[in-house]
Amino acid sequence: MSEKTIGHGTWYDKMAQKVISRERKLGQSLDLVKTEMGLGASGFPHIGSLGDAARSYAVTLALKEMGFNSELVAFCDDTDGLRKVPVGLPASLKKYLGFPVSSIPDPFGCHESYGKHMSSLLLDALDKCGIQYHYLSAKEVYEKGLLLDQIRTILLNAKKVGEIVKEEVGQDRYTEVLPFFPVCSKCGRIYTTKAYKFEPETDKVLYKCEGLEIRGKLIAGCGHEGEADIAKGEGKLTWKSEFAARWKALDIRFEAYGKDIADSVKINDRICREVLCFEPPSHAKYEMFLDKGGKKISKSAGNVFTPQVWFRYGSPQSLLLLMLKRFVGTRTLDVSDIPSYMNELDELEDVYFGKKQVGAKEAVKLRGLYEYCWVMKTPAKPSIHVPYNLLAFLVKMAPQECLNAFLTEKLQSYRYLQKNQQVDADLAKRVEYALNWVQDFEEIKETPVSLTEAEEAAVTNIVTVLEAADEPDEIQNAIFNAAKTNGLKPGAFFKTLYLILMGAPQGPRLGPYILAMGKQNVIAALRRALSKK
RNA sequence: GGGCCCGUAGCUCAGUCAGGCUAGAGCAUCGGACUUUUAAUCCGAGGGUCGCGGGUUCAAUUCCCGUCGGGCCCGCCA
Repeated sequence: MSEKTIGHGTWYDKMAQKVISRERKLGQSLDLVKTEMGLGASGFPHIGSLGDAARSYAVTLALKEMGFNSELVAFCDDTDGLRKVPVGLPASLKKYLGFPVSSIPDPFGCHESYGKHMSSLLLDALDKCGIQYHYLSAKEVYEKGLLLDQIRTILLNAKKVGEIVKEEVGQDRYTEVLPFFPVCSKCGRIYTTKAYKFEPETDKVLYKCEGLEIRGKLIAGCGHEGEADIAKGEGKLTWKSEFAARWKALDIRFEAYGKDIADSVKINDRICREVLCFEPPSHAKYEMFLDKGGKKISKSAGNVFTPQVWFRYGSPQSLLLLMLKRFVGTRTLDVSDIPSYMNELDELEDVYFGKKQVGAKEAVKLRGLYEYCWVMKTPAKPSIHVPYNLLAFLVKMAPQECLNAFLTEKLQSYRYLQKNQQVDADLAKRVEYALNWVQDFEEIKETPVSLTEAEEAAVTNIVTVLEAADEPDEIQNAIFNAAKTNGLKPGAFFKTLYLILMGAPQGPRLGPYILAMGKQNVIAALRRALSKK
């Protein structure tokens, strides 16, 4: 019955409240409530990776809005090994299969390692979205020994860990092998090593580099037997225990996760509780993003939809809208959805600024969503809203030479801009998106138009008139006259002209457009159409 | 073997923080207006057993159980 709005009325506010009441019940300190996300570093970051960040950060924001101190930890998995050479990268990387990504040179040559390069792509996207985070590199964390206590505890209780894994997912590997991957000191690979003994007195793990089969492919080991110092970053915990160590060591209270690692989280929760004696963070599970064909969007499949691709056609806020709009449910996703998210964001903005009226309850929700899309830094005044399709259409039709003048004039006449109002920075950005869109997806096709005899005669008439005319109205009238004198319906004839001139069945008012386009160009185009017969 | 998501108008989907008036939007379709015509715009119309069956409730598209159909994830690594 109670209609009290929590925070900004979104899912994130509710989650934040849940986190807090759980922490209170557990009697934990609320001085700093940390959330965490994993920062993949083994391949090109896809859209889904940003979803993880956006949602966790939204919870952090919600916590802050509730008056708590909170931060998002971005934990970079740069000690993970390279399992597969991603599509689009040179096959020469094959020799690094099994190497920690932080020890592989950057194939692009601009970062200190392969891992840095990949993770920086995602960090760049986070920055564009205004998502703030506390960056931690796994490599550094291990080298500094920040997880040392937890690693020790886990290795000393490896038997128990192995049992938990077996109970939860039926995998019995870890009843024999320690849940730790040393980096082979001879060949430099991780994952190929089998850790069989822990010596607590020296913090050393004894291993043999045997090789490991991943996705049907064997990454060969070198056979070396050695020992790794767990205090010096000479290896890492497997994921079926690393989360737990991180949560405790870094004091994490909330972590969202994709359903693909659901089992891993389940196991880690138990390890955290039963082995490390630390209550694991609150969780929220989200679904994967699928492409329109229903396939998981992943780097290895080659259908990479990266944040960078999104930013080519849409704003960071529109991407956050996609991420935050709905938490549950599988999302199918395609580049072609970007315009609708851009438009939807404009609608939210209208609601936020009271330009569009909706029900009170609805308004609260939509305003809240808008605020989160702007990571609480909402603009002071609304932007100029031009529907994406219209902009795309206009930039497609616009003569290259005078794009801005053409756009400004059209937008003024459509009343999107006031008289004398010019295109501002935000609108210019929208134009850029639309231009990219049109360039990439709507190339103007030069479809040959076959003309009837009457149409030919009319086109010829127009060419004649054009030679002399230089007033928009004069040209506009000439087209009508040409149609009428040749017994054509003006509507149909206009359509023909649009097809000839721009390959679309409709377009802007022709009189002014022909002048803007350059009379001679138009005459040439018309003559080409005539000669195509 | 274990788990999850989806199923609402011809199409794409909202409607799931939190059950509540005649279930909405966009597009598409049809009709009308403006008749020199521009992506049109404006007005209006039609169209839905909310997959199916049960249950909880004063009240279910919404919550619970079952079921059918479509799809995904995990079961090696992460």
